[in-house]
Amino acid sequence: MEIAVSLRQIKPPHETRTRILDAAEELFMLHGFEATSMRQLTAKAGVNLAAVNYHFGSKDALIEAVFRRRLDVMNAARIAELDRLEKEAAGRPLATAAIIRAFIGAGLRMIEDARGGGRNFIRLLGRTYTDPQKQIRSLIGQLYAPAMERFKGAFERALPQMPRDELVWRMHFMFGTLAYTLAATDTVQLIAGCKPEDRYDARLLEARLTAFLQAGLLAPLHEAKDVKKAA
Amino acid sequence: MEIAVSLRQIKPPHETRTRILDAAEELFMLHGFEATSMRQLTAKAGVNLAAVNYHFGSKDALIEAVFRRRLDVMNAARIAELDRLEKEAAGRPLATAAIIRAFIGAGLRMIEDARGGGRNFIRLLGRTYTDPQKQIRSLIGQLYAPAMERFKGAFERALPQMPRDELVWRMHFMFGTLAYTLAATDTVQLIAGCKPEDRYDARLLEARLTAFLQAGLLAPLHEAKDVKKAA
DNA sequence: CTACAATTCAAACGTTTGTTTGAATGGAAA
DNA sequence: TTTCCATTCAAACAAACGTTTGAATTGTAG
Repeated sequence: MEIAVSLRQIKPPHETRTRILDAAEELFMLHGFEATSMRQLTAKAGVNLAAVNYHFGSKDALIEAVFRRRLDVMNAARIAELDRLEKEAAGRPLATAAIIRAFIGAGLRMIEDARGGGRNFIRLLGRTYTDPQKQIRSLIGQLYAPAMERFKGAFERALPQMPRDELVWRMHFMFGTLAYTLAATDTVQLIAGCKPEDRYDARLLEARLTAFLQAGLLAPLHEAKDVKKAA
Repeated sequence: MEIAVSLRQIKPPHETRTRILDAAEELFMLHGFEATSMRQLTAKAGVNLAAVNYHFGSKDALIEAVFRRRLDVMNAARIAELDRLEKEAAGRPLATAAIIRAFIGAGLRMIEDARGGGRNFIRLLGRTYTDPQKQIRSLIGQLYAPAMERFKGAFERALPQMPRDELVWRMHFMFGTLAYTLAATDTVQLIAGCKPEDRYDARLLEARLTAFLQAGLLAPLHEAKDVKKAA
């Protein structure tokens, strides 16, 4: 691809679209949806102001396109990795750590991709899980649904003894940890003393995250006595 | 207070300010900062459009005031609880679960306060940790700093064998889990199958969160062999 | 070359934004 | 009552917003 596009531009199949998506990804990450104006977005992309409405229809449709572009392939990679693991296991239950790694690996690999814009996207994504706009949240939920169902099933098979509602909550906690960690890396650092060079070492981060999440997922069931009484 | 202010309003010391802060808290939670206009905000508060600029100076200053009003007392409560625990322990090291509960308790108690607006604030807060505006993030960080230092010290004393950088990361993970859980409750639910009635049972949620976080915090240290080689 | 459709462009559209202004209003002190 | 300061109010401000328009430009097929 890079070889072909040298000196002479042979064909820009969707160049304007791509430039807009890239610029949107970065500016949405930097300033948020509302605070990013079409004028600064199109200026950054080097396209005309009207190009967004021509190619995407509206600003909201552009936001949707930004997420669709990356999220589909990311979750497809997660599912593919899970498929691979289960094939390899040949019927035997998977290790929980392997399932966890299959889930968080896709995000960590993207955050290493600083040049391709993957890092921008991951940070944007982590923040958008709690976006005020219900429309955006439901889009994210919809794009995640297949992968979530798939991983829920995998965890259920790996942890048959765990109550279903407890598993759902622990998946929720795991998801939150991942989302916050990826979104807040290099943004807010509430706890001082973190060596900055560790920040983007995805390998080290993966090891740390996996250890934490696995322990949390496998935590002993909490005492439910007084809780049940209170409820 | 409620008894005195019946039938005849004796004195509204900062009524307008309070009404604005309450309306801002709710609308910022519902729609975000940018998407909340001064007109809908002042309309909801039942005050004149110019009142915000008169009492707070600007919209940004109002945002800051919204956080200062709640965050200071919340973190003071956290520190007070930790003081109480340490006094009670009389020199002996604290249980990690107790420290965790001292930290998450304040947030959980606020989310039970649906009438007083505490729930609105907690959700708003959880989202704002990853706010695009650097100015807002650094305000949050500044308001959190004293409590964070305090709890970091408590964890260090409780876990003297844990490497400092590992502890910092695990505190980061714990903080992320709490932030996401509180912010995303009743908003996005990526994992289906959660019984909605459990949503606001703060007792049950506290038990679940504590079990998960404690296990994560005390997780066995990850294998650092291949990681060190890669770095 | 001509003709056609896709795309780009500058300009303007009507709203809405946060903020400011100066007069009106209110309650407490002199 | 008169004075005074704090607050409230309706109105207007300039600036920026997302979107639309119709003409200019481009690349391609007949």
